Amino acid sequence: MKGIVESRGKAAAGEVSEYEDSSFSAQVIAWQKQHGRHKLPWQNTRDAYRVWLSEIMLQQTQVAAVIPYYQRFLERCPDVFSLAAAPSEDVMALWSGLGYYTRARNLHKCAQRVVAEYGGRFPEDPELLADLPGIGRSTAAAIAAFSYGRRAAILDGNVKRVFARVFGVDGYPGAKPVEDRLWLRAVALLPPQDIESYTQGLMDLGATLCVRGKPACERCPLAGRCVALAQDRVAELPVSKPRKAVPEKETVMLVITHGEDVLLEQRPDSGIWGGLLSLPEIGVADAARFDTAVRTLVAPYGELAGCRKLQPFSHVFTHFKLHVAPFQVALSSRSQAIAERGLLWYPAHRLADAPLPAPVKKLLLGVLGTRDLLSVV
DNA sequence: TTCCAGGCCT
DNA sequence: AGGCCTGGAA
Repeated sequence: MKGIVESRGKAAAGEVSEYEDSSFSAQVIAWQKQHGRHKLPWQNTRDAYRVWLSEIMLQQTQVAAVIPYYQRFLERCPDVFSLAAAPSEDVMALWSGLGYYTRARNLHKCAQRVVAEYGGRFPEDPELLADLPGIGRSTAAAIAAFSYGRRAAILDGNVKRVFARVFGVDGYPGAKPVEDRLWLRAVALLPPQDIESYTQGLMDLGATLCVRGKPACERCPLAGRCVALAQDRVAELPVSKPRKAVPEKETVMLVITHGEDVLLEQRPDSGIWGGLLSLPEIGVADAARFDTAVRTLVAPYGELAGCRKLQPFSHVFTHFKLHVAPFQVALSSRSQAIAERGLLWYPAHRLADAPLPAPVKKLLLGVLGTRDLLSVV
């Protein structure tokens, strides 16, 4: 019973209380009015067409790069009707240089749908906006807020960064669960009015003060409540995208010896360790039937005298990690006909100068150092 | 020179 | 989850 009460109490303190935290939005709004950007070409208008056009251009593209494109675009296509009627080549030409050309194709399609389905007037409902091509949840909210004063939450990269720092949000903001929680915050923090200033304020904070590197915390209106700043974790938040787990592969390498010689294999020119000599390998699938695999491999080359497991090791490449399970196999006799498989007997005393991959050479020299290499196990 | 962020879509 | 494409950072 007590546990339930406590956990509910915790949740309320951590999340729900912010629903009533009007000071957050108030601080953002006050800062925006005094220090935010007010003179951008797409501001000071409620023309949904202009707002929409600017928001699409501003996806993945910085303000400075967008401005000349925005103005040129508006000269050629001053309204949604002219854009809808324009040839695609013209639209693409106007977009040329901005990148992410799917945006331009979606822009054109969207204009045509707004004309066909809404008589040329962008809908006010963020959910309807988000159904249009190229408009996701965040862009829909921005358009609805700036064009119609609708109380809708944005969550773009800038806002994620601000939230991650102010509230000390751990975890990569692009990850589903983290992003879901950020959306909850974004909605809960929405002010009752002044949605335009608030929305623009969040964008401007992220773009001008709460930037990725070297944020200007001394000028930030949220510094007094910023968890990252208080904990000196501004540089660590938001958590950067986790490197995709390096694929891992495993193999079994055989150190096959006879007398003073080791059996080496010429590797193909392409692929890992291309063109080098290395040890013969068998797949890990064969490890279950290890004895059989070894005998099958070795039989053509001589009599099996002994076998033992060596110290496993791993090697990290740029694109994967290789786990190697080496085994030593000693032969009491050997045949000569081995060249057809790219195999060759190599004198142990020349291994130090052999064209071997570093980890393989290390393995062989290590085994050699024990003097066990040359003895029958 | 390489690495990474960024909103939407498939 | 990965591709799109570029500018800015490392």
